[in-house]
Amino acid sequence: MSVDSPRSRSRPGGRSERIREAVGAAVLELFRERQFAFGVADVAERAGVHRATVYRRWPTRGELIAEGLSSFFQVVSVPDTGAWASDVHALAQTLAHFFSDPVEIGVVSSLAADSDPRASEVIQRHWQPYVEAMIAMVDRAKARGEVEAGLSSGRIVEMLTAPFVMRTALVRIPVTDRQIREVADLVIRATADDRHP
Amino acid sequence: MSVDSPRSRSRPGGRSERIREAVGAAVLELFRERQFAFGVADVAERAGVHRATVYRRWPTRGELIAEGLSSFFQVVSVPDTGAWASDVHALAQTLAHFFSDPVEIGVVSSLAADSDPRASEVIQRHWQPYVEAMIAMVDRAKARGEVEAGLSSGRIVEMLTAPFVMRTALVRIPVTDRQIREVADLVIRATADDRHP
DNA sequence: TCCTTATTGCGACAGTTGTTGCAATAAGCT
DNA sequence: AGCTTATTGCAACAACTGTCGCAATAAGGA
Repeated sequence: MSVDSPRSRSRPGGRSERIREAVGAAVLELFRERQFAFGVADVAERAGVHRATVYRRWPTRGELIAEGLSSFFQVVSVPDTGAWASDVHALAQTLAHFFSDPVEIGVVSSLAADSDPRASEVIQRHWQPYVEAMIAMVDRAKARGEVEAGLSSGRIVEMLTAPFVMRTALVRIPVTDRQIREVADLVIRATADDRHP
Repeated sequence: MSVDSPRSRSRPGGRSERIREAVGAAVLELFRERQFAFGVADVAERAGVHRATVYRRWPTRGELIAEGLSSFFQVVSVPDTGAWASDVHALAQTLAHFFSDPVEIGVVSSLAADSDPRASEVIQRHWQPYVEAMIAMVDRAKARGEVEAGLSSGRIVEMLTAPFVMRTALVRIPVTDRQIREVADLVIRATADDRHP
């Protein structure tokens, strides 16, 4: 062992990068086509890469899924209409579609059954930007006095998202437009600032 | 083929029944001990039965899990205090514990990742009695005029359960007592009948 | 261009999963 | 008790999964 850490030179050159992208794309394609009924072997074949390569670079299933997600950003335009009620209705609609996406369902389902505790971190990282944007939306409404300031923004966001996650990934009964409206209305009622009716 | 359906006599006698129970118990034990990191082979070994027997009698994973669940009923005393607010707070507490049970988490996670569409039916059947009792609780409050009658009881129940399911089975961050209270308070605010303040 | 070495492909391996044919067992009936 | 046959155990099987050593390849620098 030499003193100055001999730190092996990384080599993120052309081929490795090409493989990264091919594998990530393969994961996404498979989620779309087969929901979550596929294995590492399928990913390797689809990417035109040897199984061993996939296992070496993505030791856990979570890392492999995360790789797929890294090039997958749904356009989640968190609304900012200036009014809490219309924001919530628009967001509920958006969320219902977001969680109906085969990739999203596949990711959620796969990671839910992953015994590796780090699997849940993958989901959290993936959702983080969306969650932050939604919390910001709640906070804007608080600033406008439309939402009672003492309520937990995190809990409000959970109350709006969790029902859709549960329905699409677990119960697997499609949500109707009416139900989307009902959820939004309940959230609006829950958050209304009593002093500004 | 004879004309009068020769309908093979069923034979639910001693041994078959004993095996049924042993396998069901094994499934529950394994959910408790290893959450959801176990396979059919483990179940068979634990039950003292040959793998092939398990595969023959419970062709799908869903049926196997359902067998375990058949002898597993958590005591979910849906509250009936006579007041909506205290009912909701008590129920939220109960639900948080209910979904923290290793068996419940294991079942949810396992079935979420099952590609067999009938897997979701297993969960629905398992939860049905609890859901019905909770809906009845909401309806009692409606009858008392504490909850706006026009609101969907099903949606209210989802709003109360979904956050806990998502947290325990997916995000895997334990819920704090404070968060339980926050969820309950939001549900109460959401459902309050305007005409009876 | 040539050299060093990180990374990939290849093939082999043990372990696991789900299936099947056949013989042994025991349930249900007379 | 004895007979019939549904059900189980057993063993072998192909398919799949994850790992490893080694040779081939190509990235990054001289």
